[in-house]
Amino acid sequence: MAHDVKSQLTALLQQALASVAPTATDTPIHLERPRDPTHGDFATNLAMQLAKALKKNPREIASQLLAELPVSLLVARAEIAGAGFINFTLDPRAKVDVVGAVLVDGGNFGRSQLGAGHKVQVEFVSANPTGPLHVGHGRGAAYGASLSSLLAFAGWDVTREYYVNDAGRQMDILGLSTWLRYLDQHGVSVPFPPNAYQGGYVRDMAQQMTVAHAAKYVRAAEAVLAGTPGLPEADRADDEAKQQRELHLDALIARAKELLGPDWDYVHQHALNEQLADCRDDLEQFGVHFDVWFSEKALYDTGLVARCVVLLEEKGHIYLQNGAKWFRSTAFGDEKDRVVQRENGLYTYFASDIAYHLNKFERGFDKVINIWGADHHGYIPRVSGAVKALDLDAGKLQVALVQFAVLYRNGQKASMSTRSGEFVTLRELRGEVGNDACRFFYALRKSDQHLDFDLDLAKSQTNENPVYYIQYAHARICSVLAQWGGDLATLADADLALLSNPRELAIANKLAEFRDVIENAARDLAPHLIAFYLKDLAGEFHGWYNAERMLVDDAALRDARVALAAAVRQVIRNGLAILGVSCPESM
RNA sequence: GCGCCCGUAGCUCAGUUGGAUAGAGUGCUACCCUCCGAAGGUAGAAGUCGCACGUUCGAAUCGUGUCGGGCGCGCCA
Repeated sequence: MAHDVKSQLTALLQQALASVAPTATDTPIHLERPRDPTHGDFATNLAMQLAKALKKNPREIASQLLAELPVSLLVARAEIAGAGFINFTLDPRAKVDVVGAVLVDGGNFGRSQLGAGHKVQVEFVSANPTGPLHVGHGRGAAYGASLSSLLAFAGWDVTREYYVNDAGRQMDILGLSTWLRYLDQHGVSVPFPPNAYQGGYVRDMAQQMTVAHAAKYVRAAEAVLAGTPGLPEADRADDEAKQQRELHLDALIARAKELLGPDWDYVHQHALNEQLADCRDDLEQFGVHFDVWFSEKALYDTGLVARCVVLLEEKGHIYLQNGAKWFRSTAFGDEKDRVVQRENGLYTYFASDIAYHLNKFERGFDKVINIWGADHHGYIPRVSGAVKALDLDAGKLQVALVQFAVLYRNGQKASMSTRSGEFVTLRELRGEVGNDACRFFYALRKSDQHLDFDLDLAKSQTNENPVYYIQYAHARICSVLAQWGGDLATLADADLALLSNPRELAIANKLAEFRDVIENAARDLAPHLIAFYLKDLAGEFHGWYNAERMLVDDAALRDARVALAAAVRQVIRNGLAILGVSCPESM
């Protein structure tokens, strides 16, 4: 473990601590990398933390710690600075050792055992399959996929899951919308409700129905409209008109089910299958893969939803009011109680979500991460409340909120309403800016931060686009290695001690930091840290590249520098792989 | 009205679980290829970390209040 400098330093400090402050040996030892290089390679505030317990001046404690610090070849210099920091300057030899470690570990460099093989489920996207994914879903997809890769790299056993809302009213509306377009294509004129799905893809699905089954599902307009309340004037936006539109829509759905009978299932299923396939295809192309596509409908079919409500009843968390069954979520921190079964006997979405979470826990995950749009934050207390009510460990449940991505085109906000059909789809976005820039742009923001996605900027192939900066470093290194022409395996024998100028040592430090970045990012569910790290690393490399020549005549020095470059390339690859961004060898 | 998130350089954003003189990109200014890829580099200007108290050796970070922005408060999903 000669390469793990940080833990060795920690061990040294532990020994010093034991003799200086035997009563406070449990003081956490915090080593940080100072941003100011004159402060050395590592610094600890241990002395300051001990000041209170020992009732002594921090600088005095620091000097005692230094006196008791075991001698080590790693440390070139250890000194007291500022209010009581202990700054460590590493022996250059110890710094550059990491280069060898990177080359030996390859794609595994930076891999951590933080997760210790524990099972974690990451559920993300989970968009209603009622239309194409838009740029907001794209962000959740990019975040979830990067986070999953990150957790896997940090030692977790990750299951990536998409929850398919195939059981609700929205799916009925989609089926109805498709059917109405189909009728229209067969000359049956039923006014298309403004609150049905307007997108062109609905007409496409209707067309497919005709191709496959001709006029099999045609019914008369009078029959379709029989008993429906009708639509209010199109320009009315008052509550009454809105309500009437909803009632009309529900009545049409009821008519459709009645008139089509078993054929309704076909229409419904056809629309679902098409949208889900489209969604899956879109995500696959985006480099976002799922291990499980979990059906909400299955929760009903297997009786788990009903079982869940019974379970809550048995535990005394359900009461009846106005004919509906209410879950007493206020007993678990929610601001009001919630209905799980309506007066009409139908379960609410919340009920199936409780069942879904019960199912998640029954599958034995050590951690369950839900990635939700930030607009769902008010939903957290009731879900975690339900988890607690079922006597499950709510501490295993973690909800990561993703703020909206607002797309700007020509400096103007682009609309994202699915119903109106004016949204910008993820597919369009990918087509315009490319998958790499798309994934990276999404990853470049903390997930809970609003994201202004500047389409024009992401599209620009020139210089402003940060993803190219990193890929360019990678391509440059590939080019150098090609010109060097040697066998990469021989680099392990390079005399790394020849790497001695400040830029080279700084890069070595940066490479060593990758492990910390992985662990911190995994702990905070923050893959964006990797994007920022890679930008820094690429920056240091570019600076070095411009200042020094790698392919020099001195073979030993040349090999050492090529080894460093190869190590940088490896870490860029490992990092970009987590972010789902490709590493072209030339661009 | 109540709850959650966010206010850091002109703009877009980081900030290593409370550390040292607050950073990067972009934009602006001035430079650097006869040389491994200029999609690059070097240097400069740019800040009351929204505001006010408080906690302590020490606050952009923690607490309270306040102003500003976003989102959520259904027998919808």
